[in-house]
Amino acid sequence: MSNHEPSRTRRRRGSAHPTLKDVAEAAGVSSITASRALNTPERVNEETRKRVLQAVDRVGYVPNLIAGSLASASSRFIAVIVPSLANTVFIEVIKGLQDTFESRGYQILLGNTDYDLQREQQLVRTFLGWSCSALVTAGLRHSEGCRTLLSNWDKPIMEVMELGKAQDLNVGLDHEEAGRCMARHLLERGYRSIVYVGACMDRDYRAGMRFAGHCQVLEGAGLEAPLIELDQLGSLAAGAAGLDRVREAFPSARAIHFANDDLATGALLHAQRLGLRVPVDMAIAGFNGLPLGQHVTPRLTTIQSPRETMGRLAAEEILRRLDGKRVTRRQQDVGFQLLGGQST
Amino acid sequence: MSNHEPSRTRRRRGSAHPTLKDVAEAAGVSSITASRALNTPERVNEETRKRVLQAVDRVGYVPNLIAGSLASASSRFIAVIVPSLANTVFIEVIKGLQDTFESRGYQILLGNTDYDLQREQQLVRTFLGWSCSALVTAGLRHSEGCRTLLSNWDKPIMEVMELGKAQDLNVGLDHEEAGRCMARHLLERGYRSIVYVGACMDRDYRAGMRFAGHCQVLEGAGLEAPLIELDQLGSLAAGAAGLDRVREAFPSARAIHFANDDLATGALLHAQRLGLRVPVDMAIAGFNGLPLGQHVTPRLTTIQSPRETMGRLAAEEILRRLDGKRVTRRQQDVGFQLLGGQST
DNA sequence: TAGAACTATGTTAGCGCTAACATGGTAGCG
DNA sequence: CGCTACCATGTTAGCGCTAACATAGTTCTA
Repeated sequence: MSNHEPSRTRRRRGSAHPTLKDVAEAAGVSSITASRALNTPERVNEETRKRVLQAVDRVGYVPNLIAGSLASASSRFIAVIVPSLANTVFIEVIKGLQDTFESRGYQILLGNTDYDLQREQQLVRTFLGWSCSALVTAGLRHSEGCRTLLSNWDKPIMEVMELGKAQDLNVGLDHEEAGRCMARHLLERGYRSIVYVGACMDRDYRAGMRFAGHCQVLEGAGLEAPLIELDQLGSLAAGAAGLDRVREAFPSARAIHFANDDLATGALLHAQRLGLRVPVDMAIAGFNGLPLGQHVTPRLTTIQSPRETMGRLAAEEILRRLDGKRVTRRQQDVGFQLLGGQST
Repeated sequence: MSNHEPSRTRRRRGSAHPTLKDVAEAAGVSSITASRALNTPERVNEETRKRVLQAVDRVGYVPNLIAGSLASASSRFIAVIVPSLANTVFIEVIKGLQDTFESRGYQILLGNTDYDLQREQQLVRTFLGWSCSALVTAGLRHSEGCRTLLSNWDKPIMEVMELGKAQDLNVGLDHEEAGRCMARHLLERGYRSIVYVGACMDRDYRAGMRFAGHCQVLEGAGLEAPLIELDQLGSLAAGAAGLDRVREAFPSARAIHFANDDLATGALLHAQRLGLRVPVDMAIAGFNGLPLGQHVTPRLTTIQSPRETMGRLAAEEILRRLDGKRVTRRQQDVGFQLLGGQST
């Protein structure tokens, strides 16, 4: 009764749920009017609109967004691809994106590459298949195939985190400069025997960029720039291990420049357990400006990166494009800030 | 040439991209065969399948998943609704879900309620509109309207985090019992003057459940169970403030049971800055078992909750249902574990 | 007051894909 | 050898919605 008559003999997966047609019948209008009442209310008489909205409630209509997307060839999905969910940094960027997009009625499709470019390419394919309105991806490094897929795509593409030669839009910061900045700070504080501790820099290549900046400055000062590379991306435990390895490999080291705050804080807490005085016996510096590092004693010297802001700015720039406005800035440098703590 | 003839006079949003029909023509088969070659390869002759796959590459076909979902009335989307992205706890649950679902070809649709039940209801509506294959939501508390929407829905519904009277499936732990467990531990260690520090327990009602358990034990022992409630959910800074407030309001307090590890660790680090000895002058306990608390000195006494496991188990149970298997367990208790540290 | 301009609603034709049914060919069986 | 069974492929008819065009009524303009 409440359901459509099956067409003669052929059965069809009838989805039981009320459709726009049911709403239209209940309101005594055509389905296109019901559609307009919901999507472009200003194009419908107020009286009619009210009748339609009542009908929606009465029949318990939930719009089929898939059908709508197919018909209109656009989905209000924003694809977001990050290399990891285990890293607070990406979570905060996602948060900035999500807050901005969700309030404008866009839905985020989250993809996690686990630092695998092939996986990224596969995700991009899938997301293109969902007719996303835009795509945000962390970083500028992609596989060949991924690049091809993206360059044949006609919607906004936003690459966040670092700055460089982007496909389309780009919001990020200069990691090499950040590395230089911290290295300069350490030199200014009088340290000469400085070790960089990275972690999986083939995957976390932004840490590699910071290391490159670090090296430039140290070499410019005529100093060695020794490196210890850990096999865990960023954790307190790995940081503790890093401190041990530095002390073993470079007994004369007086300062450690860590690739991120997790490592640095882990080392700092470990130093306390060992009875090492920070920074007297060993100076420790990080990168990211996580709350964690700002609550330990001594407070961690680090570089604050505006992650949530980065997500927000990226989202706003995309929204401008989606609203048909001309691009204001294809590339935006969100900058960073040295947080001088007591650990150096 | 590469495009469809527009139908007489009527123009149509022609999406430029190659469609399955183009692939089929290039491979010299009908489009349903091309569809089968991609989706149910075992139902197509190997030779034909190869021709189709070559054609896919040749024309640069990207499947339109929206059209596919509409036709098949199912989308391989899993809706996941959490109250916050700022809280590591939910991120880890999401990670467990994502790892399990992504490997099976499902895409997560992430929604963030900001602890607002109306917002949750709106998200549920939207997600139902996307014909999700299943819905996962954090917690058992929902608005009336949300409950109605869910009960009229015919796909798996999974409620995670706490245990109780669920709509459908339920994976979580007993927060009241966790609260009792920690309270008992504190009593066993000899503490008698114990303050609970919560934060926004109207929103983080699971912390309220733990507080309830805490109260039961203390009252059972004939003790008072004073409460300090903070207005920030969980941060190191709020924990530090919490310690100050306890010392001011309850100078005789000898132990603090914090609602979570962020607060507890913040208090612990703050205690060190103040020169308070933990646990001699003040014992501190938390909840969650975050790595953070396990790397400070003294190591934090807390309760380990298996968050990623919770996500994984939830996903696996849903997948069983989606694979048509009979429900094994509608409700699963993932349990928890007291991590005795040196802070009590 | 004719006709342009605008408003409110309706009709038609798909969006790109797949479920359901149909068809022809090849084994398999007693 | 006529039968069923199965395999590989094709034809048809939508899934539920909205863009494009159409139509009738109303207001504005010169």
